[in-house]
Amino acid sequence: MAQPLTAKAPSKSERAYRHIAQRINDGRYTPGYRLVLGQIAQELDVSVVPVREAIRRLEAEGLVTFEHNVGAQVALVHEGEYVITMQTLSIVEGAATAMAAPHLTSDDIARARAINAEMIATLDHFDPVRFTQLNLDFHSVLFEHCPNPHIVDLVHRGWGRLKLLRESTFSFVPDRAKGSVEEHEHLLRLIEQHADPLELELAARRHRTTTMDAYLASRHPSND
Amino acid sequence: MAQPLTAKAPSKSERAYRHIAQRINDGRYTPGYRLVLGQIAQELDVSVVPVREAIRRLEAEGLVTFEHNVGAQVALVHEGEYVITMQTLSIVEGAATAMAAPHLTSDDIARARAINAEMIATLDHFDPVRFTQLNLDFHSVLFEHCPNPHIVDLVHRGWGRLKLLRESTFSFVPDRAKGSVEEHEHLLRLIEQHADPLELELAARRHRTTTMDAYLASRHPSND
DNA sequence: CCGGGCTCGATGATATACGATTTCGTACAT
DNA sequence: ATGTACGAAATCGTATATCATCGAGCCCGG
Repeated sequence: MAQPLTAKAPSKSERAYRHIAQRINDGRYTPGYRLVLGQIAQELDVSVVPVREAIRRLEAEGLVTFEHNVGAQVALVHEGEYVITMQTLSIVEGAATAMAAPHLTSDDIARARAINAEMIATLDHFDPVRFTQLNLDFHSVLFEHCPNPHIVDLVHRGWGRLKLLRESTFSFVPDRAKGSVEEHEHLLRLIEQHADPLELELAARRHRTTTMDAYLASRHPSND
Repeated sequence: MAQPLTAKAPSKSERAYRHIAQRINDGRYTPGYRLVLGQIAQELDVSVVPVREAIRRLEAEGLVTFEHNVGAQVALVHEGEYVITMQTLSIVEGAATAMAAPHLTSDDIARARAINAEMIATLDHFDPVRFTQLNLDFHSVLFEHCPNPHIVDLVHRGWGRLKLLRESTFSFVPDRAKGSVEEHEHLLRLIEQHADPLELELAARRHRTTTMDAYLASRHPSND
């Protein structure tokens, strides 16, 4: 038998992938950061080939952009990108939430409610980063049980893109936090009373677009 | 200045990608076909490195599956996969269609109607493959103008997966064709009269799930 | 006669090497 | 002073080479 401890044999490309993805997530590689193959290869003590593959994978997921003969950089999320991503996420996450609802146990709902309670508790001394993390946790409980793995994957990708934003949305619109947690409770109620799936889907979708609109309004206070 | 005619300099990986993707689409590589790096590299007269990259790209798109240290093969679409893909497609294509509607010109609608007319014309001597192609053309007119490129991309991927099926859905349920073209006309009407986007979205979504249900019913004639 | 372990061939994974392309600095001319 | 052209350094793209791993068949023992 193979060594139980060293059992894992993650390929180099896999290691490279995790390495880069992690640094993008925790913000060490900020949007626009240039990913130089040789440099990363050295850091990991591997050759450029696995690194290259890892980067192409990240490209496919939309976390980095790539230009022929020029190289890769962490994807920039300008406002247009943000809107598009949120739009897409509202659709797929709405669908995922609705599809997952019948598979949620009362235990899951209790867990979600606990997370939401924690979010409420933080409203006093508001911490956008922590709030956003809890927000993801909350929604994860709701959509992870979606029986369609493609859709779950799409939701993950959407959230991954959003993580690129150094500042969470709630940094710009802290006032939105209160409405958000209320809508969370509303979603839970809908799930508990086995509401019409379409109603739940649209509620979840609206929940996201509302956050997006709040953000946009805060950036363009012009006319309304 | 560079040669204007030979201006294009598609990288080898790009060539490899197109090469493989094309063969998957036209059915020369059928699901389950093993994609051997060295073999394809020889065919294209390149080394294995670009081929490898191309295959990983196809993997990210879901056209091929890949196993570490074993290799790649064209993705198998068993029934479960088919259902999941159609479900996902119904959601994203529905959204794309609704979002694209306001951007359609009367010219676009005329073109779509012409395609649908052609579909109707083929109903007599029914050709499932041709019908499916026209079906894609029709829907392409409706969703390509969707302003959200992510969503358009998701729709493309969904259709790409479906193309893996050697037999089109309509091979199994030719009777569905008639209902399908009627629903097409219904969709066009909704667009023309600027119907509520949600109504259009749900109609487009239903259009697809109905086809899927017809397929499932034909395969499991058991209970209904 | 069957089953388990071992060896070998095929193939994938990674490293190294080299040529191609881009980018950026610098010097020169206007 | 500014713009342009040239050139060097950095980086990418791909080929070739080597190592690792998997799967299949063979050999041997029960």
